[in-house]
Amino acid sequence: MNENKNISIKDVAKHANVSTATVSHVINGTRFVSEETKRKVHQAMDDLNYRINSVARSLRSRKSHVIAFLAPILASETSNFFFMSVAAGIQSVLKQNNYHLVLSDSHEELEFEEDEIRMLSSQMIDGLIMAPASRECDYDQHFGDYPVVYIDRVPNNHQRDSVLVDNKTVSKEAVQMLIGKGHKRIAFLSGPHTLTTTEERYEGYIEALTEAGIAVDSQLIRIGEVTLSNGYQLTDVLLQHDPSAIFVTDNVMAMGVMSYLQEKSIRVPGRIAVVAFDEFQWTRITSPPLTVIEQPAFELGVKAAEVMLERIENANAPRQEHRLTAKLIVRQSS
Amino acid sequence: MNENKNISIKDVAKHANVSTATVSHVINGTRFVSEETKRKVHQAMDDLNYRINSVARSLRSRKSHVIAFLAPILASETSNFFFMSVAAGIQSVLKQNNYHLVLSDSHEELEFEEDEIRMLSSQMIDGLIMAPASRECDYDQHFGDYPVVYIDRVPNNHQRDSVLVDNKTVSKEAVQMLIGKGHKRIAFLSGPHTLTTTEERYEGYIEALTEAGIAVDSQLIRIGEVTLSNGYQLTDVLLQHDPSAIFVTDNVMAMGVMSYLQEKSIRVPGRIAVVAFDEFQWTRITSPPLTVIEQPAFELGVKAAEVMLERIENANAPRQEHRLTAKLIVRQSS
DNA sequence: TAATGATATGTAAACGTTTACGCGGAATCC
DNA sequence: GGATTCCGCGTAAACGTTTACATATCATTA
Repeated sequence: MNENKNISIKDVAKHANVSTATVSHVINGTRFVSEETKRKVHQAMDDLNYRINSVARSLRSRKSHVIAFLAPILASETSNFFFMSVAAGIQSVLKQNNYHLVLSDSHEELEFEEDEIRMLSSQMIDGLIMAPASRECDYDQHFGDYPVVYIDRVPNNHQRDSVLVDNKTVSKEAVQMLIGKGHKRIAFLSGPHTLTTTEERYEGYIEALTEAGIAVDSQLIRIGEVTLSNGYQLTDVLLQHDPSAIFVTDNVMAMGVMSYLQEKSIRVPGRIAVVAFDEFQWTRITSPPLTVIEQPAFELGVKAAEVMLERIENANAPRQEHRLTAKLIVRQSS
Repeated sequence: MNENKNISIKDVAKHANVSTATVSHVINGTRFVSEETKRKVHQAMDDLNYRINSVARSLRSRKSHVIAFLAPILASETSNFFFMSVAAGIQSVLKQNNYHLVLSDSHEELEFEEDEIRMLSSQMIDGLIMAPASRECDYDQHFGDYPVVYIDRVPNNHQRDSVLVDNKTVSKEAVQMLIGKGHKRIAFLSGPHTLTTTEERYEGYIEALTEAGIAVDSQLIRIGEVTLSNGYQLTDVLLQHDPSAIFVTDNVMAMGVMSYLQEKSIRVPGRIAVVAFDEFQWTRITSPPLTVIEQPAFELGVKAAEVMLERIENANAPRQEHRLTAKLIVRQSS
């Protein structure tokens, strides 16, 4: 039971009286080996408690079977919620295909992100799925020669595969629902437009208003840092311009909104209606429960992983862009 | 600009008119190299856009500078909240020490967990920080020869380093606080006792009661699956036994509790007081805001990473067990 | 001036796999 | 019965680093 020295394929070969090639082929099923020999090899592997060294394997085969997922997973509670679901989706399909997932965090900051990409590029990964921290980034020179799939958001003029949510359509739908209930002064509260998602949601909002013949009031549109306290403050500001509904495109800001309304005992939806983004468990226990847009986070991950595997199979296939549809869940807050 | 062939240390050496040894030593600073030569090497690396192949490096040096974190991060919203904070803590110290973090998910299931360990063991990691899915597990034979640090929970008879929360003390404190406010019938709601954390919280609850001379009523103690809906149902059951307060040791079950109380319009804390575990943003926007026990999740990660690095430095240092203290945050629900 | 030491660098063998070749023997063919 | 095919497996060269050992140059010393 000497654990210091790792037993290698050579030891197994010797113990089974075969060549290293045979052992390797038994392990990988890459060429025919007689049943008898297979048995001997497996016996030897068991006897010696052999475990393959995947580092050596990667070095030689130039494949790691590892896909990296780079996203702002640790940045805040919101994003970690969302992106963890995405990760779960990715994981589920990778696992089936014998790939592994490594999670990497960008902190939603460009500098961090670049660091991580640099690190990943030397780490030998077979592919990278990422949600860029800003639309204004261009990492093409930093990427290694693995495929990249953008998820949830994309950089401005990218040439890669992407898997996104149909933000515009669902946002439009949500605002139209509010309009249908008679709301005319609908506020829009979001984070900075450096993310394509935010931009798209904004477009949906605008389009719904203009199609309904409602003038856009810039006083009712507020952009700010994505935090609870900022949501709180901006709600205070917004209320000075007399909205009858608020459409918040971010989950954590929505907490700020709710916290303000609750603290000031402002009736929801009587005095003001609220529609937010992202379906998490807590949105059901606010009073009243929140009307939200549920993003298909898990499915987003599944799709991205599938696209990635296809891309690995065929490097020259035409570029894909997928749009998954989100779902409006109407509860009592609207 | 031919990207197909990766440029290696040999190419750099040739381009700079030095040996591969020199290039390697320049990269790692492992022996003296004259300024002039250093300059040439750096020049060559820049010219060729050289990126080190860390797989080859790992193979040769038998060090990967990668620490794995295995926990139920994707299992549910609760745990992903908590363990992501832990991960952030780990990450922060690893980053400073030039180590990398890979996140691995156990789904809170033993089978999954074993799979992941098997995979990690062949993946060449320098250490493993893990939160075991159950106290009744023994992976010692599956582990490779890297150090293991248990975090948040431990298996029954382990011999490793561990970094834990002082669950018992803080739980006792919480229950004592309730007792101090006159509560005598305090319910205990938790997940199954297969986790040491749950067990410890239970002990704190019991000790607080007995020290105060309050008889333990088994009808007021409910164990169940850790879900919102189960929290909801068990609250219904508990209320038939007339408690004046509920101590919920799990965050997602707490949502179930709150959702029930809210739906039935039961006054909190007037009719019933609630104390829950884990401080997340949403606990501030329930009505009323929740009294919770805040676990030092980030600090837990920091400590675990520090312990890991020490252990890597010195394999024979005495075993460490750390207990970090949690904090009771009293809000309106109690 | 020969020996010594210090200084700066080079040579080549590992690390544990995968895989392009090749080879011996049995079976098949004409 | 010689040529051909097929079957099952072995040999050894990579993959890109790190690192023990060796070496060449030069200044210093006796």
